[in-house]
Amino acid sequence: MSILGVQWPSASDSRRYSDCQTKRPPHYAADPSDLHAQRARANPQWRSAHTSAAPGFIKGYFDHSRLHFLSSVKLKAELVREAQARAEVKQEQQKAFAPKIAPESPVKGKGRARDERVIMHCDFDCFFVAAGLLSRPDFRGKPVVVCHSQGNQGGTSSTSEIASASYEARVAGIKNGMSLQQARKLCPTALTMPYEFDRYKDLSLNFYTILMFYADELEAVSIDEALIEVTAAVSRLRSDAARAGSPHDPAKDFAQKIRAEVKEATGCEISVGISHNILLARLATRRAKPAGAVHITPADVPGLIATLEITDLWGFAGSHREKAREKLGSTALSELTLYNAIRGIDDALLQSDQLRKSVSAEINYGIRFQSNEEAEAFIREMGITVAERLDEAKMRGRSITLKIMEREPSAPVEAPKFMGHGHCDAFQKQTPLVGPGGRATSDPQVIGEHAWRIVASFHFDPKELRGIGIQITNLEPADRPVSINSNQQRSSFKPSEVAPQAPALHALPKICPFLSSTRSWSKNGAVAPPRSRSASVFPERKSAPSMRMQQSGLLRHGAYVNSLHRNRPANALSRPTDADLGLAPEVYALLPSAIQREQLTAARLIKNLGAIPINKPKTFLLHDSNIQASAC
DNA sequence: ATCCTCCCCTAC
DNA sequence: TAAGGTAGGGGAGGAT
Ligand SMILES: Nc1ccn([C@H]2C[C@H](O)[C@@H](COP(=O)(O)OP(=O)(O)OP(=O)(O)O)O2)c(=O)n1
Ligand SMILES: [Mg+2]
Repeated sequence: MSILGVQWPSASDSRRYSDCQTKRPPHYAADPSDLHAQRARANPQWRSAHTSAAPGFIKGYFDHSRLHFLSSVKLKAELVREAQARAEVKQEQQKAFAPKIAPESPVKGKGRARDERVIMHCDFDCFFVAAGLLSRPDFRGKPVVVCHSQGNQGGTSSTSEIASASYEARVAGIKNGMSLQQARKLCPTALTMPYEFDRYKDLSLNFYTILMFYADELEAVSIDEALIEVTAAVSRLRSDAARAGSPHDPAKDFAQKIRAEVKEATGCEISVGISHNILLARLATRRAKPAGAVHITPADVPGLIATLEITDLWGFAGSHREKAREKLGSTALSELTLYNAIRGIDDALLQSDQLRKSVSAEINYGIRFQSNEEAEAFIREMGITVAERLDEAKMRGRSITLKIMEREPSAPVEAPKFMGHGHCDAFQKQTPLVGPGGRATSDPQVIGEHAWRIVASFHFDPKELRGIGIQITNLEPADRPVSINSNQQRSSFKPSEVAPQAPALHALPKICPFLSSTRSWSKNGAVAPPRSRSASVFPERKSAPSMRMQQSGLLRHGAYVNSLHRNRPANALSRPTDADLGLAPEVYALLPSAIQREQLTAARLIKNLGAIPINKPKTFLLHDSNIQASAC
């Protein structure tokens, strides 16, 4: 089916999405949630009031989702901007009375040797819990968790997820992300506290204001976490200390001063990791927690790294651990070539505005439809939601991707986690998003229409849907009809094919209008697209994903970040480049030449090591001289 | 070469 | 009852 050059999708393939994999913590007990919950779900009245079919479900969901909260705070950057404004006011005030106290203009990071930098990684201790304790001092010193379920709600079988656990609770083995029932097994006396999203923002603003006051540069990581470069401030302290013959570490003293200020302003503890690069500063924070400061110096590096696992490095998790185990026979950093990953991180600055590459909205919780009509209404409302987010970001898009989760056929109809998605097959399909005149768009009607058509093309049984996501990509600024990616094609069709104006939606031929109950595939997530309808227009896939080559797994996720530099526009960005893995020359010699030319990422390294004709991983151990050379 | 599509992965 | 979002890096493989 082709409309104005747009190819509407046919069904595609799926991937498994399991409750039982490392993807999400396996915290949901195999037995279903308790009888109360079961009865509630079975009750049509309850369903129509509390699932995706309910009016207002989407707003209510996003209002209560802590993961959405975390993402939206990070995205907006308004906190950081406000903090910068406040910090500048304070600096002006101090300059007027005591010019020497206010920090001087920072020395540009580029002009400084890497090992001269002082990087601090500042992170609240059990942030949500610490915030909650401000109004529950009687809970201090006890095992406390923040989750939706409160008190004895849900009894011992609550599937409510724990956002944050106090250090007393962690002693019992409770971890962030665990279900409450799991936590109660580990610690029956654990106390619960509710979310207080507004308070988290207030505390964060105070935190960022203090950091901004001292920082030469600041990178916002999340609502409770930031990286600052404080080289200028510390070097002043250092020369003072040298004059006074003080034995103290000025960087650590400075960190303690920042900790005290944040404690004073927020009533909460932060921990500070200090080092000459980001990777090491993050490692230092882990050793500093809770309520401490740790400085890792170049001299500490060899001894420290020798004790670590690959997953202790930021950005490395389960997939890398398994890859290392398979390919190298070890997960110990000291046994891996990654040993040498401990190097400086580039501080190159980008002048561009925040470069949003995608805008999306998804819900994979409480998705339960009885009919196609319910599903369609929901998807169109999600379309409106994404459209609003596009407008907020002042962006328009040219591509739309639908992400759909469907109950895996062998999975129970109701998931172990209350109203959760359970074990699912996941489907994804991307098509051009064609706005009026073939232009990029943020029009909710257009987005909704595309979204619904994509979903309809799959012919799902609406009762089996468990998750819906809409993502818009190929973005361009709403006020400037120029693509961000200058090389990319405007769209999938030529200007001559573009209708002079937007086709009226009602005039579009209705295709795939129903989520029919028939689907002509089933096995193993591999899909045979229905022969009917659009198969002739939409090319059939040659192979199912399950037949594809296994992915290698990835690497470093250094994203474009919110970064504020004093004396630069608030929206200026800096991009920490990938950590330079800094292989020893003899290791480079073993790698395929194509790899050598590019920046070597850990994923490539781990992947390619398997193909290198060597006997043992030991070959890749580095000499002390290399470590010294690269660690600084 | 450089894209597009579909996937995986990580972090908070 | 509970609220499993979101963006970006990056790889594989096909199209152009
Ligand atoms: N799986 C998770 C992880 C974190 N968070 C939220 C709650 C945390 O309080 C906040 C900050 O995350 P951290 O990783 O910094 O964890 P904490 O601050 O709770 O503990 P700590 O930093 O002391 O380890 O993000 C969440 O909702 N779900
Ligand atoms: Mg924290």
